[in-house]
Amino acid sequence: MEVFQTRGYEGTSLIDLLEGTGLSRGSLYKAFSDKRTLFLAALDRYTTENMENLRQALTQGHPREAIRSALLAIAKASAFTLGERGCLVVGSTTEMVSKDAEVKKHIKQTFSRMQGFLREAIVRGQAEGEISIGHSADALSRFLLCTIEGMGVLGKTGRTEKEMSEIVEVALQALR
Amino acid sequence: MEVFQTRGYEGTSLIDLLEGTGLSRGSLYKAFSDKRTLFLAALDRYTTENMENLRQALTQGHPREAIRSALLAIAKASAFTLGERGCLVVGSTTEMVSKDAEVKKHIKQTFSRMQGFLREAIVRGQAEGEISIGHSADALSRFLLCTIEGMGVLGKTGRTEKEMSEIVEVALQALR
DNA sequence: TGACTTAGGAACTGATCGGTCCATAATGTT
DNA sequence: AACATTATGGACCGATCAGTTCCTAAGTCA
Repeated sequence: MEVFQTRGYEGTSLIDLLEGTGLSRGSLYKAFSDKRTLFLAALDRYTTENMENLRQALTQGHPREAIRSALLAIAKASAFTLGERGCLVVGSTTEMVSKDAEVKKHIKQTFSRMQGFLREAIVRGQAEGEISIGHSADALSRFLLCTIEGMGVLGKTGRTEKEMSEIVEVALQALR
Repeated sequence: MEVFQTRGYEGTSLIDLLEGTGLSRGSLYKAFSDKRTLFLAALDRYTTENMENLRQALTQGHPREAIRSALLAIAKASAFTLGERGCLVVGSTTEMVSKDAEVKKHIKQTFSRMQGFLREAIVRGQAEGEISIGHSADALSRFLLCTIEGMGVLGKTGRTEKEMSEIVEVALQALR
């Protein structure tokens, strides 16, 4: 998973994968039928883990604060962990969506689910009067998704956690 | 340029490049010393063209409206032109920044310049009272840059122009 | 027209790609 | 201890990779 994050799909050779896993060719090919299958498994694990984090953060406490803390967690991750490594979803989107129908489907589903979680929190926030009803929950959640993916790109160029957090604070202003 | 946009750097083979240019190996290698040099030239042309567009849009009319129209133009492009093709800067960022120091430098410079243009417009807007001074021009411009790059990612999954435009409208709320 | 220069194209290079095979080593199981 | 099963790693495969060579065709200029 981490190797694909840093090097991309095409940029990752079998040898990179062997070094990354510590396995030899034979062992790796007994576990996964081919490179693409391994990538799909990595992508699946990545999205599952991260979406669960997002879901949990978004369902704890008041909607507005929940969104803030969820986005701040991603901001932090984008600045450091992902920084050099990069978000696997962003990478897969730019590199593979136009070539691999299955990856495209997976990514679209991931985005749709993420937006769904965000939308739920926004709907609650709008009901409680915490969040503006000037735009639909759909538009606001799509905007937040855009901010998240944008941070994934920007983070790769070595931003500090403070810089990334400020982006979140500005974005939250749009929900007022 | 377009071939690299759609297929990424590693994903583009010489043959793809020959088909894209209509040249044969000999001719292509007489024009560019190697694949990477050609890529660098494509990246340079791409950023030059797009930055000039951005700069012009941002210096026409009132700051707030200038920002709106600049972002709407990018939203439109992200939905269609770039849609299947993808933004070359976003692609290069995710794929090459961690591998190629020169590309990294180029991308950082591009981001820095783009943010500079945005910041100028924001500073003017803040002076005229059109744009909030609740956040620094630096933070606001970084946020807008994040929105732009986010649209580049989201656009690849086939969004309509309307969806992308809404993102811009929400983002503009953050400047209020 | 003839000398010179540039562009084009096909055959070829070594290296590396993803993927297979198989003998052997390690591990259970009884 | 004997046997069955699985994990391992290295040799190997054809295909494709980026890049080179070189001969020919097309211009260019006098």
